[in-house]
Amino acid sequence: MEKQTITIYDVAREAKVSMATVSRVVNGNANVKQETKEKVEAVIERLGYRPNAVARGLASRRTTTIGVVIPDVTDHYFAELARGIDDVAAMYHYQIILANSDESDTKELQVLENLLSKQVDGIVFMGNLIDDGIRKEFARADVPIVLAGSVDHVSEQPSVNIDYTTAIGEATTKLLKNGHKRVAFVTGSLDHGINREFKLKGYMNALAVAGVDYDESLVLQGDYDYQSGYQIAALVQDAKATAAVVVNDEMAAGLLNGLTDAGVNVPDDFELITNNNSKIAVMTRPQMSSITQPIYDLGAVAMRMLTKLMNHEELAVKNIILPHGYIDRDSTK
Amino acid sequence: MEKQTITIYDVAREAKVSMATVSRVVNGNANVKQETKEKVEAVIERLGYRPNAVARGLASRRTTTIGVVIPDVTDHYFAELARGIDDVAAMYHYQIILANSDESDTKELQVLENLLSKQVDGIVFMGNLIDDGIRKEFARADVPIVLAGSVDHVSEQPSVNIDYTTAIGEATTKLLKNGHKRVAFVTGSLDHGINREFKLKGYMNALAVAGVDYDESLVLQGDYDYQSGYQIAALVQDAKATAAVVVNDEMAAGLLNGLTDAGVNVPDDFELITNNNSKIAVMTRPQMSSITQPIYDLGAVAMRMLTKLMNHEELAVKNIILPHGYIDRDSTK
DNA sequence: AATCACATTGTAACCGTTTGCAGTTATGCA
DNA sequence: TGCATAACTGCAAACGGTTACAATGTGATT
Repeated sequence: MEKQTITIYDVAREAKVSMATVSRVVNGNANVKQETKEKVEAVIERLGYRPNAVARGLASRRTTTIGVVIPDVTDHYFAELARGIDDVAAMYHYQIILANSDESDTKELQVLENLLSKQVDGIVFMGNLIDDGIRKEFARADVPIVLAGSVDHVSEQPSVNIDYTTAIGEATTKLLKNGHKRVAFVTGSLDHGINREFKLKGYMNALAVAGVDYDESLVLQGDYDYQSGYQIAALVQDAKATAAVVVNDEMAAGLLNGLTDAGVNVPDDFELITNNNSKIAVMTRPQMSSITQPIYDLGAVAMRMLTKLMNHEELAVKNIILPHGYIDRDSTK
Repeated sequence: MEKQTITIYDVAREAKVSMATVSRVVNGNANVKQETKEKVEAVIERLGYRPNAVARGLASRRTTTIGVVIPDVTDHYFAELARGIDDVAAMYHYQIILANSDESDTKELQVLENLLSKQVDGIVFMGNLIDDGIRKEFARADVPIVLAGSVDHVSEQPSVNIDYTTAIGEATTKLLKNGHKRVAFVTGSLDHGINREFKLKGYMNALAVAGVDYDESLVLQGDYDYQSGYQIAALVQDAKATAAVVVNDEMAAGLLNGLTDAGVNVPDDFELITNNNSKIAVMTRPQMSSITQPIYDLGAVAMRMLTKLMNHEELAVKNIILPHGYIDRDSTK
């Protein structure tokens, strides 16, 4: 037995007004007599009327839905970002369509296509790699798109990030100052622009400033997870590194444990700084020193920015850089 | 300069066919001559036509969107569940609207209301607490709803879970068999049905079987996060417990580190078993023994179940129980 | 009492598809 | 060749709202 869906017509009939008036009441339009308003509201309550957002979206051309493309919800960094996005979205009465992209070009494209066809009012895009296919889709989109925790030095999408280059540079410098000659840089794939164009640069800058030669064998690429970090422990030793800056907490935890299991004492024999200061950083023993990022805020600010864009407001700054910091724990001396 | 949205009319005109035919082509309807089909597809390609999912949703009354209510994306357990859901949803060409509920009644209700008004084709609900308000909304919904990793012994919503009672019971028994007289049960709020009605029961059953008296002071409630676990370390010692079953990896990690920091050696002085076997379980030192749950699968199966329901297929089993296991690591002897 | 501005309400044209039904054309078979 | 049947295709009515614009009602003003 299908439930009878009750529409704005039903309400209008019962309340003896036109559907236009009901629509006004539902949308909080001021031009309705108080008395009428109450009458309509009573009927709405009695009938249990619930506006159909799809019809509304078609008629008004706004869906109060925004699309969020995320590499993987299961990655704590992005989950936290997503949380920031969702919270301010909710605050502005937007709902979120969440789509995992797995950093795969084809999936990203497909996902964007889907979102756009769903007529989302805007998109927050997270991804380490932005290629021409994506850029083309961005250009084709008729809604605003902002990048969160993701950079593209080519296109000029609005974005919210921290200064990755400086952050990594500072961490590297700290290690260098501690006397290390061979500090490794443990990163995700260098195919990802954010790693190659920003983080690696920071690492190299720091080396240059310290007058240390860049040695490619000290740059180790993993794929952001614990396991790959654990495996890199061996590589790091092969490379005779005595310290490392790691771009991601999970990999850092893996590296730390891998080293420890191999009998290397952190921080006495090896110092390590991680990048995200997620809760993982305090779960390991020793706890990990870390660059601190306002991850949640990155998402929140990105979403706030998107609301402005959707509202056709001018942006004071198009590419926002949030401040980062550093917290000293027990993986450094 | 607003971009011109191009509609099915435009395609129809260009291809010199009716919009009905275009619609058929787009939807893969078989009753279209191959030649016509190709002609239309060429025009679609040329014009860059992209069907408007909102209009489609209104006309067809199906949105190919499903709602997912999640306590918190940032909680790895639920994130993993969500990933399972999203993957099979994508497989069946559904998109997901993700809504964080924070386990708050009001937010949950509001979120359900939103989803329903968006005309989602179905809902996967995750939450530790299901009260009458929620149940009423469930009943009022005209789309299928399935519970994932969430139980309600009152209503009879379709659901996918593991046998929490048995799982916790087994873990408790293992500890009891190891000679412990005072094993603590570290849980989330007992206001949450899943804890009180299922997990606690398992703990109590195991005690009963072993002939050990139930001591309320050994039941410690936290709020699922690392910090609360860390604090519980002191309480556990106050209660003179020598072992613990913990319902959540983050709390377990907190407890473990709290204990270690207090000079208690795990597993020699204290044994501990956690519940989710998430990646956190292997990040701690010692690594944690854990009940194993097919978390991803819980989500995947729930979503698969939902597709059947949305398809009006009969369910062989309404309340699915997936198998759990146990993995021995270094927090037990 | 006539007039005017403003507050309120109603009318009806979309929004972009899907889909039942009817019409048209092609095909198979006696 | 004639006709039933199948394969295509088009027409037009929904789907459930929003929103210009028109219409009406109201009290104030002169």
